Amino acid sequence: MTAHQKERLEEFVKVCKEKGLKITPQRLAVYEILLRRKDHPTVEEIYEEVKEIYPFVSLATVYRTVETLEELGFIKRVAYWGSSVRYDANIQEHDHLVCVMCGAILDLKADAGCRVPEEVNGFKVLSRSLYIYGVCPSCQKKD
Amino acid sequence: MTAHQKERLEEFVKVCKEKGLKITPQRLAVYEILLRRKDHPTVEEIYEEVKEIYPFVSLATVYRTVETLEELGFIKRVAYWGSSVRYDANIQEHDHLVCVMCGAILDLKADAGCRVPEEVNGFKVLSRSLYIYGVCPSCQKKD
DNA sequence: GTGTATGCAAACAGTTTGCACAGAC
DNA sequence: GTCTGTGCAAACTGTTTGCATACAC
Repeated sequence: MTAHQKERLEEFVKVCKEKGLKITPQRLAVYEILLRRKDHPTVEEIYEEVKEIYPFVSLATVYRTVETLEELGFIKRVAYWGSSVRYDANIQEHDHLVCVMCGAILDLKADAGCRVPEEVNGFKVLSRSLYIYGVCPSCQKKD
Repeated sequence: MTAHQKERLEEFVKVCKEKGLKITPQRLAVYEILLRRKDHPTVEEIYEEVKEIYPFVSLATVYRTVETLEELGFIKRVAYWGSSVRYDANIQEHDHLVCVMCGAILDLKADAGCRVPEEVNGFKVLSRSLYIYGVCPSCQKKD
């Protein structure tokens, strides 16, 4: 676990205490898994991983935990076009670069791809989700 | 119905004939509704509208029809973070402006929100999907 | 000890599927 | 007449909820 991850986990514990939420092993496990994973797991996938440590954990608990984490702003729901919701502990605004050949997904620093104005068509912009689809350097060589 | 919509509908009829698919009133109705609507209705919403014309239509038929339309490339599935899938008959590349309060979705001409370079991090860019989340003018007033 | 979080099972919503019949060809 | 498309209901999947118990405080 990196220093940054440890820091985030401690911040989570702090916020829970402030809000009167209990620090349960399940909550810590869910957040730790999300911090460690570089992909964007579904609730089911998180559940499977928590189960390795706490075999009696319930799927409902994982759902409730990610909801709590999202409300506290520690994780973000990822807009995906699959059927189930996915979560990401990287709460910095960032874009995604997807290789259509090999499926690799790279996180992009926000504004590396493009910049969105603060207001568009009278809408007050809160966030954005940008997926750029293309061919990565190594797949370009394969052609 | 605009000339463009009529043209698209005729194209659909033509492609169906080529593929040996039957031209049923339900199919025409679903595509016509999607062509006319400027938002991105859920299957349920399309179903409600078809029912006004064909009261005995089944929800399953609407699901099957949008699947067919998508396979033929006449409509696109819209990535959304609500619980149900939405469809769009505008198959040109374009961005989306989503109101997080009321769920309204506006189409944005591609590059109205932002411009993506032809190459990012060595990736050859093919297409992109941009969703801008914010609060629409009328919801801003409601606060 | 108190009260929130958990585990379980049942409920729910959106979507898909199997099957007999209807209707486009 | 043939064979695909439809309508109905039942099945399925992802998610939420109610309730009794467990456990963090």
